[in-house]
Amino acid sequence: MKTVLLDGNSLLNRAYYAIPYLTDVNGSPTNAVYGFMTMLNKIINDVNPDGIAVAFDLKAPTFRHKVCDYYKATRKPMPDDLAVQIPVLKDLLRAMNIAVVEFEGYEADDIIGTLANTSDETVIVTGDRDSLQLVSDTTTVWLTKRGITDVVVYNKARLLEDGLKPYQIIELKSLMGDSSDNIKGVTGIGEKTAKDLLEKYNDLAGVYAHIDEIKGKLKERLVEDREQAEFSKFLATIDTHVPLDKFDMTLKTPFSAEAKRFFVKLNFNSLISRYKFENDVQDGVKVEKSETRKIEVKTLAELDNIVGKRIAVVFTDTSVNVACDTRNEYSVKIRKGGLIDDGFDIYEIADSIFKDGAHFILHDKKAVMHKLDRVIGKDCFDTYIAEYLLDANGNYEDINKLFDKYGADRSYPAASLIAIGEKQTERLKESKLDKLYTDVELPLIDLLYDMESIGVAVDFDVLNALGKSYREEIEVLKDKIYECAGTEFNINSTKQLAEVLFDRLRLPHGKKTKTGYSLAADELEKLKGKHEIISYILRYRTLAKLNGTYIEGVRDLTVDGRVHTVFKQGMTVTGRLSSTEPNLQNIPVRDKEAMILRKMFVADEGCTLISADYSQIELRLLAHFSQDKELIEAYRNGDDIHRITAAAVYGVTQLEVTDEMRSSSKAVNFGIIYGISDFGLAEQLKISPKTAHAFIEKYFATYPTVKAYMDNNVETAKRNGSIRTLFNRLRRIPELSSSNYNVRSFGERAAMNMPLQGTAADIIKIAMLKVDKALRDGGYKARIILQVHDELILNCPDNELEAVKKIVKDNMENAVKLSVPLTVDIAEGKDWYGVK
DNA sequence: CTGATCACG
DNA sequence: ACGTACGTGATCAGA
Repeated sequence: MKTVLLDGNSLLNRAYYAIPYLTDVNGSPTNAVYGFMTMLNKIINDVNPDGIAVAFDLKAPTFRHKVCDYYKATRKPMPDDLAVQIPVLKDLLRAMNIAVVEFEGYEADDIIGTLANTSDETVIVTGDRDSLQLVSDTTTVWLTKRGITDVVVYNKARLLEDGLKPYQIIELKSLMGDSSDNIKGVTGIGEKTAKDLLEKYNDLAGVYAHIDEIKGKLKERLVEDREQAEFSKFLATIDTHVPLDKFDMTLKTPFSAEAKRFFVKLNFNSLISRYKFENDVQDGVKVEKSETRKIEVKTLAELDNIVGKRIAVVFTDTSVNVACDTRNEYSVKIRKGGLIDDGFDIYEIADSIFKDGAHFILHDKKAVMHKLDRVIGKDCFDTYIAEYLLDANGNYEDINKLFDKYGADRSYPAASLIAIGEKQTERLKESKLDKLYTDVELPLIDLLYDMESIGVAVDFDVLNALGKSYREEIEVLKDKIYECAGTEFNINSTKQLAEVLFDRLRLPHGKKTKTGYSLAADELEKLKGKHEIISYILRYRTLAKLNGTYIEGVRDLTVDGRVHTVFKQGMTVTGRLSSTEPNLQNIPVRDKEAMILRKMFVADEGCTLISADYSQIELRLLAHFSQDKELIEAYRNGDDIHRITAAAVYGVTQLEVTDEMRSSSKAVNFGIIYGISDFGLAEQLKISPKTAHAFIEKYFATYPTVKAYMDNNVETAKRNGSIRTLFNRLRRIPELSSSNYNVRSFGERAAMNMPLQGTAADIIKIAMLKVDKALRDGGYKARIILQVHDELILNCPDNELEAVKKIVKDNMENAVKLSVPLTVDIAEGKDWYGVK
């Protein structure tokens, strides 16, 4: 049995001063409780105790106060905003089923002392040095240092290093006194003298037994204050016989769902992930085993007969599960290896289930459609996409994650999905996400399915020719690099490369990473003049990247001459899509030479690729949200925004703006979107943080509304623990309540960026739906095939080209109405490179 | 399975 | 005093 005993008042006090001001959703202070819970988490993780108890002082006078009118009389009163947190902490601990122990007339110390030697091993956690007297063979004291998670562990050995035995802590205090408790000790004796005396005479009694050996002033004072010293000893001695009733201090983890809700109420979002909680049944949708019948479906006719207002369908590896309510779960086996008796073909099963007019509940409808290679009617509910809107921070592509979150029973997947779908429908409405779900995300599923199904044609002649030239140059570079290094090694290994550059070639090193010195391109760039190997390595890196990722990677994923990327609709926290297998959202374009890779993505026979991209959509949104008159005016006039900014910030006319001034201002404009910082901008522009700081100050002085808008984003996000886009998409930012400056700052930047990046994501999704509808309504064969965040790529039959270009541009530009116009640049070409 | 690197908006 | 730009995915090394 291993027990942890915490001094509630002492630790809460430490936490209060260590953690900056924090509040819960109602504005009540929570910093001390937050700090306490941070410590508690560390302690539970480090000690892994069987039992735990938190002792508290009570307001009522203790036996010490009763015999001593000046005991602790010099203590400053507790600040109000700390005092109010004591009951909160106690309630929270009780919700966590952690024993809260208090006893009238005694201090927390005494309670801890009483409990200390009752189990095999005891760890006392406190900020009070007095507790060191409790150290024994089985008891250690963890003394908190200044912060909240730093502790010094005192066992007997550690104490002896300080020259003291545990009981001598009391003797020491009775000699030297303690100003914080207002214990007087012997006048004129400090720590040094007290320790010397104890070393010679062991304890107070020993000192007075040999009082005649002590000379001069010291002896006089000892004699004079003898009574006071002995009384001090009485006051300093922890009473280990508090008449406590028996109670259960077993640590019960995971903590209750009630405790989790308490954490949510207190806005302790970042702590929730660190503690283990039971599934929140109240918030969940437990489907009781006894309530659900599992029915094995033996014939397809039986499947045909399953009808209901809504039908949940879940595919597992071995079966298809169907439910219309939470009482009956039908399960049909999938045929494996062609054995007739062993179930049915999934396409046959699907034909029996997916009939027109029914409302289906699916998890990841797009994946289901790909699996079955068929379109499923529009009237669906997708639990994956619903959960994405409710909790963009989690990824619920894996249905089991969803079941766990809702406390649902995995063995009844379809019945569980019915219950989860109901709960999500309620929650979407409560969170005002229902419109975004119904009008945007849900119809987008079908459009993305089409885009993925169509895919993009790949020209293998181009791919192979580029691959060949890359590989040839890589071979030449390899030889040159080995020659420079004087040895053969794996150039791709940062570890081996570091050895060559820093040890063998003795080149100077710059920035550090977690594992060593950085060898990233911008660091190597600085070494370019120092050794010819550097430029070979940089070139090698570039080509290895292009060949590995874009040539080999794309080649492996090409089927029948086409790649079919998968757009992840529930991956990003901001509402953007992401693209995988292959990622077609990061095909080179910034580098002129690498851009040639785009030649391998081509339009279909008789077709042309159209590219349509929003011009500066996020900066336009900044103008819209901040309502800055100058920015709005500039966009309405179609002015060059970076030039306008440069003119305003540098205080010159637009004509006087140099290229350099414009490009710095462009970097600032981008930085603003990311939640600018001195260091970030300095890094980007390769200027000093000080210059960067001045730049930012000047920018905000020029555009005070932008500053106000950003500040307001942070404030709103801190108040709610989350922030929304123009179309209500929600992102929770638990980092905002972190006590760690860096983590919190990250949260603040994320809060500034989300409404811009997220609204842009909303807008292009709306535009995609409009464009797609317009093309279908107009009977055009042109289709959107790719989306790259602010850009759509379409494959368009040549004879539709002019009409489709207009449809795309109009629908994108008019997707939403803002205070500034949205403009779209259109280009076309036979391959992606030629799109200009 | 994580970290470093580098491709994109 | 702290130590960074926001959002992604693929590849490679090396535990």
